Amino acid sequence: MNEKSVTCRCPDEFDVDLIFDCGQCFRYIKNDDGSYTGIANGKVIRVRTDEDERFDTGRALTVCGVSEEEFESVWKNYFDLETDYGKIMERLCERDSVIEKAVKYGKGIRLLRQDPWETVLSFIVSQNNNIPRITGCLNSLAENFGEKTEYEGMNALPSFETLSELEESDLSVCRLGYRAKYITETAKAVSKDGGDILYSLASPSVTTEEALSYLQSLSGVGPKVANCIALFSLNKTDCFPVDVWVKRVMNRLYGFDEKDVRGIKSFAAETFGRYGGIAQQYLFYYMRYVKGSDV
DNA sequence: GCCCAGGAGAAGG
DNA sequence: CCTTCTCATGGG
Repeated sequence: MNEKSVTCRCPDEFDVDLIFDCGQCFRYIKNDDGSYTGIANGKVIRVRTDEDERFDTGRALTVCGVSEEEFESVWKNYFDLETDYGKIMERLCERDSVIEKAVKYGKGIRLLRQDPWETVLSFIVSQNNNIPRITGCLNSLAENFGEKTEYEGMNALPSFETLSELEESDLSVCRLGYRAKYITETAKAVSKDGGDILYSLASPSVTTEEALSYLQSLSGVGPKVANCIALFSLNKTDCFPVDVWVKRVMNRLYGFDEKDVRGIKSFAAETFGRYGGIAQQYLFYYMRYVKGSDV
């Protein structure tokens, strides 16, 4: 990844370790120099932050593998650089001391605005699965059925068009288990209108309820996966995906019964409102990485 | 052998 | 509406 690269002001709230390791994406790997290489929007990129006094924050963000034009049209939005996370953190900290602690621990987390189809695929694979195997399955889907990039062994995830023409048994090489059927069925459903409905959901004029309703009509997409897709790729930041880790953290920190998903969701809606999904990321990270030591 | 992993779908109350 | 069982796969 030598030629093209773009460097810009890096916000205070931008930590590559937290962004790529808070569970929102699965296809980035950390390099020895602390940068991350990953595949998103069908492209291989490398992301790095450095001290740089040219910017008011004293730091620069560098994305390698993209041109200025691509950066402006795609990656600035992907990294959510127009959003002021400092302000969001302040708002969340005003709610209570519990979220305040999680927010301060997770400073630097930032929601990526990922591609809808890549996110659908990723989170269908994620269900009842663990992160190393999720990554393995996605990489296998990419290597067996995805578009090649300029880098060997780093294909993009397969399109819904490609997958819609395959059968469940064709995917057996990827070791997806029972999720193979979900993927071919969902690819066929999304392909029916060339993906128009799925991609239209990213519009701010589409409500969260409308987006979740369509997503849950897809095979293998239930409440949790739909909330992840809507949050991570459709900018529905009020979504509060409840998984085993969130149940755990809501039990430890707020005293909820882990079976009381409805109670957890309504509490999140009232307390965090439009920033529910961002609060969820702080809580998720806090629970997973602090665990017993301080929680 | 067991249990678990960022759950969903189907069946039976 | 709710609860419970099953669904591949691999690692601990």
